[in-house]
Amino acid sequence: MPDKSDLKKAGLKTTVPRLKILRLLEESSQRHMTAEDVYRQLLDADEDIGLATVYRVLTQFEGAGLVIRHHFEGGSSVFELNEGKHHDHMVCVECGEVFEFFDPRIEERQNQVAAESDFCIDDHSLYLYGVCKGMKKNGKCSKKTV
Amino acid sequence: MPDKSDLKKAGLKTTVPRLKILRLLEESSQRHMTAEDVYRQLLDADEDIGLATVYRVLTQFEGAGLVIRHHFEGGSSVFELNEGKHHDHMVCVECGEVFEFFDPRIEERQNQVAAESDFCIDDHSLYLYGVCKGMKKNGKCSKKTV
DNA sequence: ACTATTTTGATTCTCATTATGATTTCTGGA
DNA sequence: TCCAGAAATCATAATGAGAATCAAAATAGT
Repeated sequence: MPDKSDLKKAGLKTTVPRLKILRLLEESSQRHMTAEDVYRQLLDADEDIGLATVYRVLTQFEGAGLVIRHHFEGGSSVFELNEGKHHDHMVCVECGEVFEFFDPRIEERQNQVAAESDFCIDDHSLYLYGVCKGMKKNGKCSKKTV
Repeated sequence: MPDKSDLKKAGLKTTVPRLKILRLLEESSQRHMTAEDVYRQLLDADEDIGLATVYRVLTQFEGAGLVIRHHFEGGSSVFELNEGKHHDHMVCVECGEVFEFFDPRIEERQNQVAAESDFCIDDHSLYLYGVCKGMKKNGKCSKKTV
């Protein structure tokens, strides 16, 4: 149930398309969506919002910190609501499902590694690609880990 | 100095374009190159190889395990020779330079995290984006780490 | 409600990459 | 060596995600 104040806080004026898109992001059963996904779900809900607007608004939301954009392997960008808790992702290459995780030791090592090279991190992305529990035929992991 | 045997081993027939591209990848001062980069460097060397061929061959090389393709934020794919030693990357958003690193503890934690979710990793990507030593104005890291 | 400003939506455009179809190059056997 | 068939290449066209354009519509402050 997003309202005007969420957009205001983000420094964006309140408009119908922005509210609809924000609401969709909050209420959809899918947490990770492409612009195309968002557009289709709006169409399904009989909202009359153009694809160009979806792209534009998602990009504005990203700039305002309302959503986070990810580039998973091989496809289009996906967006998720930014709930302030950083996390990384496992992507199932069989079913497309996305799982979130957070590991403080990984984060810590990243900072360490960067510090050792005098590299100043402003962002990072970590994606694990593989087969999720539900998609495993025999319950066993046959593939070698990198 | 790549020769026929490298292509043969990879299950690819020996052709002039494939040899030229492989040689370029080995000899170029740039280790991480886009298809466009490869194409331009071939042009500069007066090689008559089409852009489509460059894309096709790089994709074949990837399939054969000769090169690794990366998708850094915001741009085109970059390719690097696969020398068998897995590593991750730091990308300087100021100068574009790419630094490689390997941290066994990060790798270990990735496997651990995946195992905890019964997730079977076949691949992963970790990119750190930020400002490299050489590009830092005051020598200090002002930005907050994620 | 009135007006200046911003946003929208249809379309067009760009750019990376892939597909196509014709032509050229290899390859292996006669 | 010559030839047929296969495979690879080239130029070009097609695709698809995403950004830019611009007239029309919606918004915020008076």
